[in-house]
Amino acid sequence: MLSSFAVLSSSDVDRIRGWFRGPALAHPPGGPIPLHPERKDARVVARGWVARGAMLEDGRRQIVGLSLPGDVILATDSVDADMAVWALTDASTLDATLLWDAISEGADFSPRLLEAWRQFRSAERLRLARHVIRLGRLSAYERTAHLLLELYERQSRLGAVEPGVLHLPLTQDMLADILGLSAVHMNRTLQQLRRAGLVDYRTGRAILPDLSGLALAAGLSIADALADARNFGD
Amino acid sequence: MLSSFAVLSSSDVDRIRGWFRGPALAHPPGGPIPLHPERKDARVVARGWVARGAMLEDGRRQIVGLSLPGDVILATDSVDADMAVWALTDASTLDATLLWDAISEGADFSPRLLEAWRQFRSAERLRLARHVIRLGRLSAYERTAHLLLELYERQSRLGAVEPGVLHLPLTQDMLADILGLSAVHMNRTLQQLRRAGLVDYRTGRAILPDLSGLALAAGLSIADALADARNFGD
DNA sequence: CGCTCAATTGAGGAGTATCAATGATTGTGG
DNA sequence: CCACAATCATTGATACTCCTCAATTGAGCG
Repeated sequence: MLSSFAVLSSSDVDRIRGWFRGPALAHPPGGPIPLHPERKDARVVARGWVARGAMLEDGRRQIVGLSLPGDVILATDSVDADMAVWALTDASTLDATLLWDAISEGADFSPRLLEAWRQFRSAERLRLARHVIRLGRLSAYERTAHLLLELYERQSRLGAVEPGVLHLPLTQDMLADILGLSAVHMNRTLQQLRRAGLVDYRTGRAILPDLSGLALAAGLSIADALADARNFGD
Repeated sequence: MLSSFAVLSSSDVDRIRGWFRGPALAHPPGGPIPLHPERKDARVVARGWVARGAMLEDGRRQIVGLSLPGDVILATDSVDADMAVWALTDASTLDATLLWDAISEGADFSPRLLEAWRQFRSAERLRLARHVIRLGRLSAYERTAHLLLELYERQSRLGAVEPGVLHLPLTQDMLADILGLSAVHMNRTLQQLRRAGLVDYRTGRAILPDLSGLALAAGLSIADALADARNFGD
């Protein structure tokens, strides 16, 4: 959500709202989010979780990133033939082409708004980089801990959540498709984390009773673990 | 290189040059590229290959992306504690903070220049997404083919190269750190590709005698293979 | 000619995938 | 209210990909 990246005036917030046009489209789980690259389409997630990623011909699936309510998805970010955007849960989206137009033209944009947009994009880019590191060099156990921490931090930033409670409306299948694992191994890894007292997973939510233990399990340096712990308090 | 993304007037090109300030810094292989996030630093690669990535405490290394001559690196892209930027080959860079400033303020920018910058950033983002897919769902064999094709396509876009010849100043160690493999397995995978008649690797360069075969090995759909083959002719 | 660095090879093991089956839960129509 | 289907989670067994360790070869290079 843009407003989480900069202090925006209420007129800024109004302006943002003005860029989102109905009608809201409803997307069932698994349903595609229509985005036409040639038209420089953009949509904002109003409700539910949305995946950006690829579906290979042989059935392999890889989720590249998640878009949560308030996040804007640009068509140009998924230009590739085998790249797609689809709903993971029941979701709805609004047209945000006007926002993208406004940014393209640079006009009609308060400095703060521009800064918020840049930070949103920058945060997405950083998450992509972290995702690469997870998939390239972390074990299944580390990957899972790392992802859960990232999601928890992301939700904390958006608003107050119960400490240690992560809203996680994803099946183990979906988690596997994020982390590049088989569903079976995803399941076993979650069990390992549960036995270690770090994660209690159920469809819909996960409880993280020991954040610093989880950070340790994620293979992060101690410095990072502390920094993360600090962020969680935000 | 920005000029590869849009038709720019010579005055545009001059303006770009004006944003790059000496002195050029020389970086030995492995040497860090200094970027200070708090100062909104930016540098442009003048010579050599540069890696963006992470070096974990236990020695594991993951390269998230490559920056080639002409590419601009923003400090804000590597804000993370465990994220770093370093030279892979002998390299040199120039300060590009002025470019970043100009973009931030939006002023002094011709529409074409802005478009070129956006496309550069968009291409980087797309490569990141592809990298995630490679690491998450492709086998070592597929990954390697996929990466070599991407590098070949990237170089073709920059300028005429001998057909089928890829300039590749990376050791197998470095390739392994890009693809999330051990150096030993990297070696064996390259041998597999050689035996299949798809890649002839030597330090400094690789020969790709059969691009469509390579595309097939990369696990791409036929449609993609054809599209890629077309692009190579650019 | 001995360095050093990169590439290569072999052997054994850890991590993860695949296949197949079984529970558990939830929603649905009879 | 029950039978049924559908989805998700779980388990066991086995195979394979890839890693690790250790050693060797080959290629510059002072």
